[in-house]
Amino acid sequence: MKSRKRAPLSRPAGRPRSFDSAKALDRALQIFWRKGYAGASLSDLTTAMRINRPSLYAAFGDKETLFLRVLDHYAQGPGSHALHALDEPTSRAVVEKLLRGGADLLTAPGNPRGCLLVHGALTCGNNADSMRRELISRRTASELALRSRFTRARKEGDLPKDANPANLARYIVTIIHGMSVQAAGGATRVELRCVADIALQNWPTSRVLHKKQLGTPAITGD
Amino acid sequence: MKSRKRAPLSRPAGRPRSFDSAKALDRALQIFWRKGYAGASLSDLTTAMRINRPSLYAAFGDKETLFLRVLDHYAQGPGSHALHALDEPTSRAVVEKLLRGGADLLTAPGNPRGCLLVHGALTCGNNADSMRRELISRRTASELALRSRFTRARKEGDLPKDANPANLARYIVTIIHGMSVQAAGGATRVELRCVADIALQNWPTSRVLHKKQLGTPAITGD
DNA sequence: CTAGTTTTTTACCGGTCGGTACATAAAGAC
DNA sequence: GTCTTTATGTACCGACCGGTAAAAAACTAG
Repeated sequence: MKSRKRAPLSRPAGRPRSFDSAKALDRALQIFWRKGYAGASLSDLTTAMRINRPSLYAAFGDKETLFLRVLDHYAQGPGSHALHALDEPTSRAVVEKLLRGGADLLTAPGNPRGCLLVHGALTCGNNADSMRRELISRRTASELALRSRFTRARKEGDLPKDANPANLARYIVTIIHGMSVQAAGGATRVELRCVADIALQNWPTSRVLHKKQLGTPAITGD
Repeated sequence: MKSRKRAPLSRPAGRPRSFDSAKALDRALQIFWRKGYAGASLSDLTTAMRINRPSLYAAFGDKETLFLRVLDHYAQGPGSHALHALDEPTSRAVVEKLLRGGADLLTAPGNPRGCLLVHGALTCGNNADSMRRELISRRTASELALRSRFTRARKEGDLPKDANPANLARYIVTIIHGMSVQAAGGATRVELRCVADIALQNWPTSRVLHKKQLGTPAITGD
């Protein structure tokens, strides 16, 4: 056992908790990330979290509630690059950070391959419908945030006036979701970066013209 | 009961089968497509196939074997556009048929949303590892077929000499997989077609130049 | 010390999973 | 008719699922 910390201030009374709930959440994230919502059994979770089953229920509620907390944990941790990407000054920089950061996240050495939001609950399980809808809702929210970022970019002259923010945002998130599937299928980081590069190669620009476009085919895959 | 067909030639002896195995396979496909491999329980399958459990095992083997047969059924039925796409004369026509046909398939009114090969077994279930690898293998095979089609196109002068067939193929299948995720999330057919159009808008060409590229941003999302 | 509070531990619940044993039904062979 | 062969229907198996009851343990308050 570990050495007990002395409580510096009034402790809440009752038997003290024997585990760090933040670390337990981290471990739960790893399991859900690797196995999905339905694929992660309570035994998988409690084993990884080094917690007994009733302790899990007392601390985090049922499996659904735990998964929701894990989703927040994921958004603020591994998935945080998506939030920061929106702060980039130009739409191209936003997309660049999204795609490259995505390629890196989806193939990060210590993490499961793929995106928790994509693989968490696709078609598995009859009882996972509410969680599937939750994931869809979060993915849609990301797409809408990106769309409004592109709308702003068009207003600022960063995107051409005839650009369609909704379609562009959907195009980008489609590529990211596809990269997640590719990563889960074993694609390497450099392979995903190549895909990102192709998508970036012809990102619309309203002011500067790429000279390459004059006489060279649009994308070559290099 | 149905009217018994008269056997025109020697029947194999024994009690005749009371169901059409092709129809049963169709119904099994619907269930696997909608719920995935792990998500489709034997009760789901037997109910949909209108077959008792032992009949299923006698006719198709266990759940894994049934799923493999369903995969073949899928490839030759709903997914057959992918095969025919490779026969198109130009790489652009191949991609066009792949993306537009994919958008149509993934949002076909009578079918489950998404692609069986993508959603069949992503992260669900601890025992579905072998099926997951099977699906990954089939997806990889498709990507390789597309890559060699692009290699041929480059050899024929249909693609520029500096085009990279491997990266282009990976880019296209990434978009298709992403469209599958989008479809499962509720994207409509026109939305997916917009994504396909964006990807098509700048497909490399070695001979003809798009005049639009001279003074217009590469992609606008329209 | 005792009383009260909260967490841990063990053991268990009903339900569902994939898979099967067994008896019966329906056909051909004779 | 009887024998053989194959398919069907019922009823069941052990394993695992998510979730919980109940008792023991560890702490504070007095």
